[in-house]
Amino acid sequence: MSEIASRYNPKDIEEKRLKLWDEKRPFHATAKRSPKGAFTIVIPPPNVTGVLHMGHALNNTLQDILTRYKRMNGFDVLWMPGTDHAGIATQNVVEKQIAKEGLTRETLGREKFMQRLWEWKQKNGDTIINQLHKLGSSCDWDRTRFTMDADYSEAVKEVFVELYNRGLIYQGNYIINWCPRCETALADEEAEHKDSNGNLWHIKYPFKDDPEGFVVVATTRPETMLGDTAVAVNPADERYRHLIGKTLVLPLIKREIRIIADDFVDRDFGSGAVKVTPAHDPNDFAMGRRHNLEFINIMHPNGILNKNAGRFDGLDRFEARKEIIKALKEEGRLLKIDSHAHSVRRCYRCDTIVEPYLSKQWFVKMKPLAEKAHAAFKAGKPRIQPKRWEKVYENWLVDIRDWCISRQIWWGHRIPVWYDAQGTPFVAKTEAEASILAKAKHGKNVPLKQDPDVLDTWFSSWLWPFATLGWPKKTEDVKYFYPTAALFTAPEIIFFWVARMVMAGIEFMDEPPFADVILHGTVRDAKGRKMSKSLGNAVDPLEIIEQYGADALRLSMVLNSGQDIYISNEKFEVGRNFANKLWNASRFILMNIRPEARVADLSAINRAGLSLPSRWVLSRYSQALTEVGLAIEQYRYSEGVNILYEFFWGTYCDWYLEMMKGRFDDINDQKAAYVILKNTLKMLHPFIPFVTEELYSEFEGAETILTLEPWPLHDDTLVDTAADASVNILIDLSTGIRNARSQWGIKPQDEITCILTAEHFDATLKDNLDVLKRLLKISSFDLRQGNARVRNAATGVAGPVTFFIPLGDVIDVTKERVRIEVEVDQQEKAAAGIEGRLANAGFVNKAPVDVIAKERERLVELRSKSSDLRKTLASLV
RNA sequence: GGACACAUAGCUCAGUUUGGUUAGAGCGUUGCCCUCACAUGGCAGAGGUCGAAGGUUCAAGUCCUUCUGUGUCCACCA
Repeated sequence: MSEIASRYNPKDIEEKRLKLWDEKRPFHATAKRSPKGAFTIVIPPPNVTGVLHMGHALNNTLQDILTRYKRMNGFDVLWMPGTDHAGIATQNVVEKQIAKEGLTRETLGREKFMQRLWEWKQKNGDTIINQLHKLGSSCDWDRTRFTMDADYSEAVKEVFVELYNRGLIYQGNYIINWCPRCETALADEEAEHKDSNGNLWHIKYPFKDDPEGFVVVATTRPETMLGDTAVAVNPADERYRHLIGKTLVLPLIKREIRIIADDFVDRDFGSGAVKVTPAHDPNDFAMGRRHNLEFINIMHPNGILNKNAGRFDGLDRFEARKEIIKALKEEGRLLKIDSHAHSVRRCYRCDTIVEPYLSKQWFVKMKPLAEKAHAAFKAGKPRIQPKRWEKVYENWLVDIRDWCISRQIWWGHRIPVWYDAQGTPFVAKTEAEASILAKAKHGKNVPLKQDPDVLDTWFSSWLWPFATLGWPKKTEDVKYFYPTAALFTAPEIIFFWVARMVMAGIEFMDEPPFADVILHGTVRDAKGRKMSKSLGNAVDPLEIIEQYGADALRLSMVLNSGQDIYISNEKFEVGRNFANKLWNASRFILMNIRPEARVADLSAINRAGLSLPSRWVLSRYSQALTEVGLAIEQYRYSEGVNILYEFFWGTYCDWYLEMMKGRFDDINDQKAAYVILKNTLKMLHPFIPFVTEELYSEFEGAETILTLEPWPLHDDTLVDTAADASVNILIDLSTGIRNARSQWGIKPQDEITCILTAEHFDATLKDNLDVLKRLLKISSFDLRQGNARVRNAATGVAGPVTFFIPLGDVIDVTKERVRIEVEVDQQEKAAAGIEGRLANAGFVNKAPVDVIAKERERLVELRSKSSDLRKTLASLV
């Protein structure tokens, strides 16, 4: 009797396993100093506002496969979980929430707003963690970290102060990307380029001394003209050279501006003359500095024009654009409008068009950091998969620009800088320390005020691999678990996060934080579109878990992972069906073997007593074991799961178990069938942890934590090429005969006599024809010279099995026939071909001429055999 | 504008590194089977000029060139 429920029910199993894992905490990592050592990975911390989506599901499944595998291989595995405070994103969520109460963060005030944020975090912050947990992720949940934990903040401050002291952080007035909706600065990476169809407006700027004359400038943002302080031309441009130094009158504003010469100007674009707005464009800003121009800011931080905009004061920037065009038209200053496709930067959080804005911000000097990261990269750290991203990564390191790290929001790490009344900054981890610095400067205590801004979220995330371990404290964990082994993430954040983590790791830990970076694809819908709420095409992983189980979700996901992953609901049936098959095969085994066959491992089997199918399946098993281990080590999970799928379903169930049915009485065969299935559960465990552990526990007769069990041992002596070859023949035979049966309409209950070619059967095969008989329900074999035939004993109808070509030379006949025909036409080429093929087989330096001659003889002989065979087959039809 | 990747069956992808039998799998589809582990199953079939055109080679899905299409990343031409 089976001890396993007759039906596979993922929900019950998964709930049960999760509860068990919560009780026993098998994923908790300590510095046990196992002989294999530590194996660490850190989770890419999801935003605390996050809700589990397919991207998370994939990302965490991949990590879980590796950590479970490594645990089974004896490592002290630490998989560090946690969440990111996600500055702007979280603040947006809570701002929306208080907006419902008619409040804004300004009316609420900083302190109360922060309180609301923390309340929100307290209430909702665990959502995504719980969902990852449900997926089966074997994280060390006891260590769950948050990027705004008190000790994590210590790490952030330490890094800021230290980088400042090393001269790598500075404050300055620059053009930065500004989001007028979020009202904060953004890093370059946070301002995404998106194509848009705009216009190129050509505007006439008149000369001061010749109001009828004019210079035409072209612009895509006419509203910025209010802040123009020059017009620039290329010094080599014949059209304008004589005008350099002349004065123009800015339309609408009537400010006098000069024509300057600058190499930056492209003569071929637009009119060849550029309006220069140093406070609202990064290029113009640089020109403004070169030529000592005035910087006129025409905009409030929220995108409304200010008093510098004259009569356009109070208009929104895009409203102003319309008004200005209208005014220019009225004044006859608008020469023409060309449509112009270009890309516009948008806020990565709210998609608002970013405004280049002049403001005082804090920056990290990236060049020195990037150079070290680049050197490490050249030395092979980290390796990036797929390889094509390595170049992208490298280019970014080379062309790096400074990183704007201050944000004008409230949710985040407050910048550890205090100012005196004169605005002199004092950088220190605490106000007390800053006071000491201030006292040293002023000779007395002075009142200080902390910088109101917070740090970019990524300024804390980039410390994740070591700050989560307790750094800057010199903890045991930091020493033992750093550096981590691999980082699994999406390519989108290679610059935001991956590259910066490498820099921080090198700078503060003297070592890159991970050896490998694995960039996985984007999860898309069945049509290849990105999943998004607005499209309504998102597949919810939690629903999939509910419907098919987490195992099914994981298996289907990994099975489908190519470059990008195309997902639809039905694809999860594959995973569910596989788990179900595993369930039923296990039931079958437990039903069919005696208790004493339930041995611990393969060493308990007397191999001499094994039947051919068992020898064969052991051989296949050992191959699968080798290949799967390699695939996991090399992060080729899709292949790994394919190997196991094929081995378990195709080899073990479809062939082995079918062959063994009815002759399953030998204790050694039973042991083999049992242990192989048990070890297959182990090999599958990293991919589908729930059902494998449940079944394994049934096999063992006791609850077993499978990730703590040892990975099956390699055993090369299991490889059995003779058994392999023989069973291949059996499979060929049975396929052919089944086919014949179906073609000839022979019912399974009909008696069949099978006449087979005997000459190629080796002794092993002859001894095992009973397997075939049983498998095919064939009553007898007639072994004689000739060809295979299937006869319906009931009707007397007989038919040739023309598709049946058993093995060896006869198979070659059909192949080589083609070759020989070539030979007749082009003897020279054919000879070269044979030579080439022999060389391939390792005959290169061994008197090829003789071998070729021999080979030719063989081919000729095979050809005659081939035609004989064809004749015989033809006569039968 | 720059860089990279991809193109194989109706769909999603292996196979290309190192050229070598008859190009594979899953899903879908067609036919036959509820055979006592499993119909979430079994067996069999149909379906591919490997994006196009050249080239190298005895031999090209695999190497080279060009083209076409798709996708991704980067980017301060106003």
